[in-house]
Amino acid sequence: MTFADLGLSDELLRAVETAGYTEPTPIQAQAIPQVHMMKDLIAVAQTGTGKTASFVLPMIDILSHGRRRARMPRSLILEPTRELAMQVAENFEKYGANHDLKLALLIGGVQMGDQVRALDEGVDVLIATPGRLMDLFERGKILLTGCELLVIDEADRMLDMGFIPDIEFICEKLPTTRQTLLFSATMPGPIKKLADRFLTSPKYIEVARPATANINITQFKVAVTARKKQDVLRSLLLKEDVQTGIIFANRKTTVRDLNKNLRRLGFASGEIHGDMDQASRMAELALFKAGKINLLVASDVAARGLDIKGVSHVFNYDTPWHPDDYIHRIGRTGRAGATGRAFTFVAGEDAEAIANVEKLTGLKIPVFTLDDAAEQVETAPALPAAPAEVEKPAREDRPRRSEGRTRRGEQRRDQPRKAEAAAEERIRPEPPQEAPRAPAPERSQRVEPAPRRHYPADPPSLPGEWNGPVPGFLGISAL
DNA sequence: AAAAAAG
Repeated sequence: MTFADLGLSDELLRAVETAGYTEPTPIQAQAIPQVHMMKDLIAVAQTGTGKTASFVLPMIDILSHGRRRARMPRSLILEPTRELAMQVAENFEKYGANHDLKLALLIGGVQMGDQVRALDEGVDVLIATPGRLMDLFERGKILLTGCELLVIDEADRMLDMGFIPDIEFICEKLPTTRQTLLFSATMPGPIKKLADRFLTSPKYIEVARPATANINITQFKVAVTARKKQDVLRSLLLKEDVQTGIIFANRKTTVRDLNKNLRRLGFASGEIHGDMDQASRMAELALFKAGKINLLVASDVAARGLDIKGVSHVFNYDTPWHPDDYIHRIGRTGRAGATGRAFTFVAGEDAEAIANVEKLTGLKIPVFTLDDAAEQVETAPALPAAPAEVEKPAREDRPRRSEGRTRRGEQRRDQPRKAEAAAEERIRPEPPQEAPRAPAPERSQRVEPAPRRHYPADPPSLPGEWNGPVPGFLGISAL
């Protein structure tokens, strides 16, 4: 199976090839022909499965016929967060390189002027978060009567965020003879109802949850007390030789405080959460993608869908309350065939949350103890997929420091070095008496076989194969 | 419980 088998145009195939992809993922293979035939579609799939390209590619072909008109966008894609909307826009630009298509990105937190001007000139595709779309609609800047293709992405997340009334409102403004695509990771009742009401005899496709089955991610849990979290994190960051890591916390205040402390300790870290203005959100993300900072402290705004190449580690500074968020968070690493390591801090009150995570993933997460930090790294539990007797986790899988990467590597090492000395002195073995014992390390077992995804090895972002100066973090594709 | 989204 190749992209050429899916009925895509030659221009599009060229763009796909330029991007370095040859083989469609399962969802692409199923969805693209259906969308191409202008049929409705319900796809149960998450980001990381190649979902975005499964609608962006055929949409480009569909939109290549016809003309745009002022204030009457020809298609609309709804996204739950601003960053996801930006990412879809980048995909459109990448794959639409050989087409004359205009898009407008309608998200909050930025000036409306450019968005209004783009609408006035006419666009083929509108990529929007609901709030700003509604705002502009109410100001009379958009007519949706010419919009014949609607994509509702991450529908279940939209539901969580209370966007369903807005989506219903928008659906009613679109012509009834239109094509509607609905993507959702799960299918709770209200989403089924939404689909019944606004889709016409849709094809239903479902692909496996990716992160639960992603054997590229080595997972650990770490027993901590609330007041030792910072020390444990600092120690782990140094011992793990973290190249690029995202640290998730449950609260925005925690994100802020933690980033401040990491910076004070000399780490090259940044932060992203919803209380920051959009310019700062974008700036921090850009710094991270460019490798100017190698740690990003984040709220769940960054948990889903964000595709940042080369993230070697994910730390859950807090166990997420909702098990789905665990899957999303750790899915920021181990992407595109690379390996990744995910550590989840479990304090006493997180017992139930982590149990729910293990139930959901069907995986007993091995315990990683830091009683003797120096030793523990060497005797950490094995890869979840391997028998428990294996001595070393797959550290060899991770990139070796090569001369080529020193430019950035050195920058990063210098700063934490001070912290390292301090850490050696102060953090030393933490007698675990008051630390809650996490459940005993059990033989980890995988419950379902991991379906292999097909990723091109072409872009120079796979750790271990890269010898040049700084790995590019700019690739955004969710193919 | 928190976070996300309009200003």
